[in-house]
Amino acid sequence: MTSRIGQPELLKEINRAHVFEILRRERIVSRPGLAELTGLSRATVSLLVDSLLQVGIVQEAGFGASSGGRPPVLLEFKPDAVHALGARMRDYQWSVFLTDLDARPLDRESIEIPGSGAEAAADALARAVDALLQRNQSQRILPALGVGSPGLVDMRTGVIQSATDVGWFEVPLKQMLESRIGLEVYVANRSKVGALGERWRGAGTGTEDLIYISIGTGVAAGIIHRGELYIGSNSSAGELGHVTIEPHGPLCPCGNRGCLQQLVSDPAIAGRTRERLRRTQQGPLFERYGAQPEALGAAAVFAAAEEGDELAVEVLDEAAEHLAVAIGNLINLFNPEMIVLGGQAGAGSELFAEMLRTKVRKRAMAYALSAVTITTGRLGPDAAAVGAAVLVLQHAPELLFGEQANAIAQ
Amino acid sequence: MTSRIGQPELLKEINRAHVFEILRRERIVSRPGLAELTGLSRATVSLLVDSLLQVGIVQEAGFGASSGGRPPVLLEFKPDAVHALGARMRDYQWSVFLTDLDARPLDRESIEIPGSGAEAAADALARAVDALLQRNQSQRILPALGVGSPGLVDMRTGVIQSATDVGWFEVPLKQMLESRIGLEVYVANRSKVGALGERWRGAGTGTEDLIYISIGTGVAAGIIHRGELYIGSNSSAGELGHVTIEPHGPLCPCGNRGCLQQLVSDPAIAGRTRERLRRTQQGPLFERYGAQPEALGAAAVFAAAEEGDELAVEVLDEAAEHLAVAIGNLINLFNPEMIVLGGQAGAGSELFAEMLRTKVRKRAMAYALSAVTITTGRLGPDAAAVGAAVLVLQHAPELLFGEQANAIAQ
DNA sequence: TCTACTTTTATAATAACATTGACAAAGTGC
DNA sequence: GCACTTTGTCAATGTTATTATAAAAGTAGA
Repeated sequence: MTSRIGQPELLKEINRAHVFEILRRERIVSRPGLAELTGLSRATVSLLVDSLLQVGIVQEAGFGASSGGRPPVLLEFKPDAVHALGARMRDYQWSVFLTDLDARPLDRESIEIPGSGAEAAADALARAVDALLQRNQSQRILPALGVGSPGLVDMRTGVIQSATDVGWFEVPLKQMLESRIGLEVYVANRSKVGALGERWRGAGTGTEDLIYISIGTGVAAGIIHRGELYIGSNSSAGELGHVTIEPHGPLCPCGNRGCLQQLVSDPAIAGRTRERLRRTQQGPLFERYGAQPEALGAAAVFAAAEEGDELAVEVLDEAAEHLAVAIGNLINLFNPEMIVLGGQAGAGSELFAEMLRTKVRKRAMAYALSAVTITTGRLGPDAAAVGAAVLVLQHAPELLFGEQANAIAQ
Repeated sequence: MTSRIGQPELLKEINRAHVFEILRRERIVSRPGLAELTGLSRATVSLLVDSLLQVGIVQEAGFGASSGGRPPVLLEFKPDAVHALGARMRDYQWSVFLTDLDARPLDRESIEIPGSGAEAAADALARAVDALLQRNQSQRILPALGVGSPGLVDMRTGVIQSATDVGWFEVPLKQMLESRIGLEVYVANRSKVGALGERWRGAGTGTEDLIYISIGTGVAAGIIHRGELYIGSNSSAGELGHVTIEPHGPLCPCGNRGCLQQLVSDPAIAGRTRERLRRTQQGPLFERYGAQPEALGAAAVFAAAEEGDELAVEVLDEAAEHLAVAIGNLINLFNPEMIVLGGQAGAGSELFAEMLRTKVRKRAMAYALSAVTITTGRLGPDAAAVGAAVLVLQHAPELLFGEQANAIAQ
């Protein structure tokens, strides 16, 4: 027989990962505290903690308060001991982040992608990763790269089935990247990793069931259930953009009518505003963009609404009406703890969020509604890159203690 | 320290459950076959199989073909060795099923619930379970009862938050039943367990991601993801009935407009048909129900449509149009392998299912659509009771080999 | 200050499990 | 009939988690 991975060792891996997670959550715990939280014996905890001490992700840090006996040695989580890499693609540009074990960004590198070919994109990303690694040679970095890509991604194989924005079809991105940089690569859709980002470092820290809604060129959702990404049978769950909101609404390129994306994406909001400006021919927005309406983007509409512009508020109110239907449906169907609004324009607009909260109250059932918080994202455009790093961090224990425990730079 | 459950024992439980599942799926396997499928060594498999042989859920059954060496002893799964109990409530009536390890119903007992009180319902169920146990004293029965209840059920506590149909609020059904019958009780919403039923013994055998849609007084969905029920943060996921389909549609008692339930439930379909009959005053349905329209139910409409009645077909077509929107949304959001149509009326109607397939094609995205099959349920009204038994069967290994391994009747 | 009591930490001994290796049993194929 | 292969089981081994034990390091009260 070949050397099979023993199951007792696997159990140790599981327990070590458990201890690791608790330490990351609690920041400072004593050994007996860990024993209580894990259900393991104090002796076992000591053993597991020893291995974490060796790697440096935990340090002894003074003593805790005595409750009538020997005071416990406190263990402190050191997020800076090991780092992770995450990359996100948008607008023909890669952003690569180096983060600590809390997914906090420490360094970043951006690079333009020349042309729209997948080969060029892979080449560019490899260069950006190299640059980042060069700059951070002194750090210990997990030997893997998380990638948030546009389009439908088969997460098992790392193949991008289709990304119409950039014209990619059947692109084996994982393979292409792994052959270029000597790292394991995890690929996922950028809205899905955006959800991970907001859960780890953004608005959703501490929640287990969360839906991240990213509004941009299109609309997409990243769904987290019990702390893990909801993938679906085909890796295509969360296609919120083509959910039907108005069964007899405007035609969508996808063939359906009344898709959410036709009603509340950035282009839809900008388009609706331009249309109204053509009719009214007045107001602050008209004065600024009347001459060159193509320059008007959704961000300008959100900004104007925040400043009280009536027309902008009306447009957003209409969009919120549609989006509230979609969010209400999400709440009824998924029963999440939290809805996080992401994307470029919508993420910062508390006005828009408040509109949604009001309107969703009519659309969702009371019991499910009572469990949910609707909030704006805290990471903005960084959510996807941070979340891509999370794809790596989720595998941190294996990457640190597995066979291939040879970090890139020592 | 008190006697804590050791983790090595837990590992054995996990492996035994794994072997158990493979045997149930494969029906006949050899020990080396199991070793291959589990990744365990032959010696370990032998050990685990021994315990299964002792309980009788596996039997040696002749020899397999030799591939150039000693022929393997074949192990056959014996679903009849141990039985499970599942109950479902509908129309103030309990149906209790006794099933084998494949969730196949072997015996059943029904009982009317006098009045609408929860106490009376618990009493009645306890009597029905007793009767069933009396009749099957010779069988070995898992010491637990699965229950499919109406309303919103908190699955962690077994408390029914609200069941408006029967006027229950905050009913601790699990507790009430456990104190009456000496069995562990698992409670879930009946649509959720319906999904389990169709997955284990119905249309969805072999699938891992399935959505069961039950149409009756209301509309509800049971969602299965990776073989397990999708619960949500509040146990209230899958409230399909109050998903918004027509944002400006008819008002629903829940306060929202255009809820699916107002458009395609049994009462909605029957009501729409009556309305049309009042206008047209002709046709086969009018001849039969024109005098007493209250007698017309949804089942009659489905039956008439199957026989080609034009008016009935039109009504169903309209309902299918609405339901297709909801199903399309489910496919885009959950990306399931299969959609199973349940409920009293719709389950048997291939005509209705075909309408849906056609209409959904316009509503869902191609990639997710390519992964999904839309089909009618195979268990009909039995789905919920069978699925309730599945709640127990999912815990079969613990119940059989845990501390409390004292089956009711030996 | 001293003593009794607690709690923590480390270490050795023990128990449970999975795996390895060896070997007999039971075939195939030349 | 012989070489070879596969299967099933047993004893030996290695890994892990737990228990028991003892020393360390504090608190609290007399």
